[in-house]
Amino acid sequence: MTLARGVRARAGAAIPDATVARLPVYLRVLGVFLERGVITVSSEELALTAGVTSAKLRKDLSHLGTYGTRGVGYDVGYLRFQISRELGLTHEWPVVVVGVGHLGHALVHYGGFASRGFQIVGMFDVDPDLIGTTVTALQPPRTVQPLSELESTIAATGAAIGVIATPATAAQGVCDRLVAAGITAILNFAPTILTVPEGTELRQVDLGLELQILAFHEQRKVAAVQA
Amino acid sequence: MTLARGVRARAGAAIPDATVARLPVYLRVLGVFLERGVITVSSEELALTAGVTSAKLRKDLSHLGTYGTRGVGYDVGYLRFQISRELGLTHEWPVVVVGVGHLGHALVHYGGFASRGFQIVGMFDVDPDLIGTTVTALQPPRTVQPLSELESTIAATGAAIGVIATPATAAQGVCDRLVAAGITAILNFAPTILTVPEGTELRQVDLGLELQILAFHEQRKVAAVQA
DNA sequence: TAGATTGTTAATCGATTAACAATC
DNA sequence: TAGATTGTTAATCGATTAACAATC
Repeated sequence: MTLARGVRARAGAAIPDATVARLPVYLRVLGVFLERGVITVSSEELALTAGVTSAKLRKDLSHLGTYGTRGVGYDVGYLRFQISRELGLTHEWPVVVVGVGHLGHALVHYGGFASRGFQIVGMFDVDPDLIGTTVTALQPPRTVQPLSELESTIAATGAAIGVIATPATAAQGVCDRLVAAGITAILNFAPTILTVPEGTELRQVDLGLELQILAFHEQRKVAAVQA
Repeated sequence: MTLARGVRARAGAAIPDATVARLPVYLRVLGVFLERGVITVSSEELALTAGVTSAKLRKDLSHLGTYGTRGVGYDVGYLRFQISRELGLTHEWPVVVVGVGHLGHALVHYGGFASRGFQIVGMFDVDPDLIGTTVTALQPPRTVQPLSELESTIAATGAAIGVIATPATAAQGVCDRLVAAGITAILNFAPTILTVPEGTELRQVDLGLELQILAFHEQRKVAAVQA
């Protein structure tokens, strides 16, 4: 379940895959400390909350640079920024949403995208009753476009992420068009398995499947999957 | 990003964590072959589609048992069943949904849960207008219950998975109650970060975050995240 | 039998861990 | 300075890989 290969630190040395995979966990935990107003944390505290050993945490952070202070610990805000930057999270990502039925409508109104740094730059449907309607809850407000404008909007906005909230039967066709248009990440809410062209390296994550596996194998653990 | 530790094969030997993490990928790929009517696959074909080397695939499968036939390959349906069984996916999982507003309503109507082996055994809300309403789209139909009945329903149904689709402000309180009631996996749609009691081992996955990381680090790859 | 492909072996590679020197 | 905690070292552990004997 490799997130990245050959990610390069500023110094030029590659960051191990295993380390990159843990960085989002550290980021999340640092966010909690920040909310609580904590200024400084030791590797011991941070590791305990993140569920790793302090040795592993220090080793991981040492690949990014030397951001700690011996005898003191790490500055929560500063470390959080450095990890964010390493992961490429310091800027917003334009997103297109295909399918504005019940689920799609609820998703764009829910605020979960905006609060995570996603900006919805296009919404598409084939239903004439939906096309032309405006979602004023978005900043800025967006109007549902006909699906035929999908490619041109992706090209114009540079959207990198696509959300599929269509019926199952339409999902694969939409997926093909998103891939062809240059989308690099797809969040699929349609209850179907998508395939992408051969040669496209694909990281398939089935959230439902993962939940079941977690519930089965980690009976006493909790998986809080933020969707 | 370990899914399981010390998972035991029938023979009694532990299956390596790295192998368990790849089993869902093989499962997904086998599903695609099955849909296409393919009877037998070689490790080479399967590995190519799954994005691993054939040596790694054979090594992984050897931990589960000897399910292949030398000179022939693997029976798609049989191997798929064996992996499913290993992952604990051969039976249904009871799910409770907390929050039946726009998003919760859309989720229970969408069919994505049922098609993945989740059975919704309880829906909860605090809104008097929603309590008592019945969702006939479910099999069997379910009636929205007051939140006060959350614990008793979890105990009665043995629900292991909870879905949070409440406003952000209510999510943490619901999370606490789910954990206390013995829920082992939480799918959180509220746009907030949840924390669980110290000592609870927690696997945090932020789907939004993962999408951003994928889009940033794997510019030419597609991540079809099935939500 | 001959060709094909698995399951396993052994060597290589990378990740984890504990201990501690460096240093705030 | 004395106490605390980082960043790094070196040894251990586990995962990956390529080659091939086993066998359908």
